[in-house]
Amino acid sequence: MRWTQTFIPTLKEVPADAEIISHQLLLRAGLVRKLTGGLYTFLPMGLRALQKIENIIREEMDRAGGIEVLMPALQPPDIWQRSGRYETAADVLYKVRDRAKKEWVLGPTHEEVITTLAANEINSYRQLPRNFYQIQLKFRDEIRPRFGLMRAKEFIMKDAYSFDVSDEAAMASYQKMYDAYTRIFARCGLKAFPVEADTGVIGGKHSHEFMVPAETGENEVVYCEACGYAANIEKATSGLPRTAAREAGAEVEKFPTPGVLTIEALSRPPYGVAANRQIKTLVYLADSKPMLVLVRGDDQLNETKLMARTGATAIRPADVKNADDLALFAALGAKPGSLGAVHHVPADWKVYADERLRGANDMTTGANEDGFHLRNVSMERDIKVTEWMDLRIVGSGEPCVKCSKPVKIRRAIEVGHVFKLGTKYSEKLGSNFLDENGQQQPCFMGCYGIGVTRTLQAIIEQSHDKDGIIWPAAVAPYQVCITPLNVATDGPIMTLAEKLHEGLSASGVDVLLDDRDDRPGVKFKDADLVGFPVRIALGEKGLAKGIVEIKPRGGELVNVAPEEAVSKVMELLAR
RNA sequence: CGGGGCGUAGCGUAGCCUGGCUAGCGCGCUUGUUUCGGGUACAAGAGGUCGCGAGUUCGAAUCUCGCCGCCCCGACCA
Repeated sequence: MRWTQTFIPTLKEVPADAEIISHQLLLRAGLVRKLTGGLYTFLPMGLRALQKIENIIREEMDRAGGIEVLMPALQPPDIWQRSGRYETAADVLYKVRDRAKKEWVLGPTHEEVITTLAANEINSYRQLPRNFYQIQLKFRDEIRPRFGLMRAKEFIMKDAYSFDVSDEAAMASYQKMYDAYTRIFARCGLKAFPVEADTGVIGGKHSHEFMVPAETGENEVVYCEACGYAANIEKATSGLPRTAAREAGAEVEKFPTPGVLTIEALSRPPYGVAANRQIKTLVYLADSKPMLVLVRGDDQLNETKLMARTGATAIRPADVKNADDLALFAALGAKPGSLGAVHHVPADWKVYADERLRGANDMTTGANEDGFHLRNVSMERDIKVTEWMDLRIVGSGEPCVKCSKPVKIRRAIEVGHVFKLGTKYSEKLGSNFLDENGQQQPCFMGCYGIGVTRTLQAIIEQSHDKDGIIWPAAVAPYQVCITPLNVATDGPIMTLAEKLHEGLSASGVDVLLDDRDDRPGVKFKDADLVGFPVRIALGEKGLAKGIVEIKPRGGELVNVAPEEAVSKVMELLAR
């Protein structure tokens, strides 16, 4: 391909609406252009890189036994009603109406469609296991699209769905995908690692996310360098001991604390109650039902854990600024800052307490009376805890839950997610099979996603320098850019450039020939910006000495004779 | 949706507070000359409903109100 025959609108300056480096480079290198927030047009360089990623995914999915299909993006709402997600996923569902005013949804994912297919087509254990996948556009009504392709209203996803005869067989399917994902990201030149994950609205129990470490990532990952434990902070636990029990004895005692509304205020003189000797009492609404949530004063509540452990589909903290919630605080008898779980807890409220508080005594907490707190509180003796559960956010440096060495926390971009789904969807949508004994059983399912467009941007986020993108060869839009410094069509330079183009193409290399009649500086800058793995510069001086220059992006320049150029490039690309 | 910021030529921006223009600059673009190994130099040009709509005023890019769009932080997630 010739530069002048394709379309690579590079930008010298950083677009004002791009904040993170990968977003800036997507625009500057001419890979994409924004139509509006969260919607992008892929230009040739972006499209080619995208297709390379897609093909790697196809090869590895096929290798792992996947069967490629293509499902409709436009879907009937009734299958979403049947799965129950018409309500639970309502926030992200785009809904459209046809001319008869009938409603349709634009698929944010395809569990409902594939399970409907399986319900109709898979009837026997002899047809299992099966793993269907597709690479397709997804639509999600994102609360806030951002960072270019990272979070868009419309994005390309590879989604796969496995069907098995048993939980054990499903585990094997899961493992196959886990391994395939590891290979896919490695082949894309991405350093991605699996972490234990929460399952969210998709449901299911067993789940890993594939994370690319990056400061700009939207996730936090807890990891242990010693033993390899890694988990999304939403899911992570640590090996911290429970709060030490002290000499038991004294009765609960109320004492005045005028104006004291925070853990911090109570820890200062004249009270001097250490935060780790306080009980933090939070009022939450889970699917509109009020509850009390107790964590230690120096801990933070992990809302994702609360949601997962309580099985709620929506939770939120009660808020004094919300008129509807005032009755909740009135029921307790106090406002935030003086809340507690010892007295005046309505009988129908559940009280969930963090494990770290189990057995704690000699604690201080709000008295449910404004301006008063209680001391000498014993969790077991004085509070009626409905259920103990792990509810706290893990902090950096806490002992690893597996090996007790201190854990670290870092930010990361989620590029893939694998789930074991169990029979949730198969039961609701009737995906059953007859087993060897002629008994009808629901299929055991798994689902597996890769954000393809996001992966593209994650590669850039992870692989760039001050001059531009540094493409891993496997996903570069073109692997080689030939840069003749004189483009006179009948000159020796252009003649050689054409010859090299031909030779490399014949060897199966994707080559771009920069035939623009521009100054060398312009062409070099653009080649660096777009990030081709190898650049071949052809100039008069070099040619006179019988050499062409081969420069790996970000590497050392080497001079070779023109006839050796093709083999040298092949050698560099093979690395 | 809550909080913050922004909207002036294809891109990046000055001017706005303290109304008074023919709206300025850099990049890019066009033409010519020049240069020719890391975004050449010179000259001449083209290109603007100052986001949209009302209002205040003799006069609005500038002040007021409403709307729209974009970016950032939070809730959502591949």
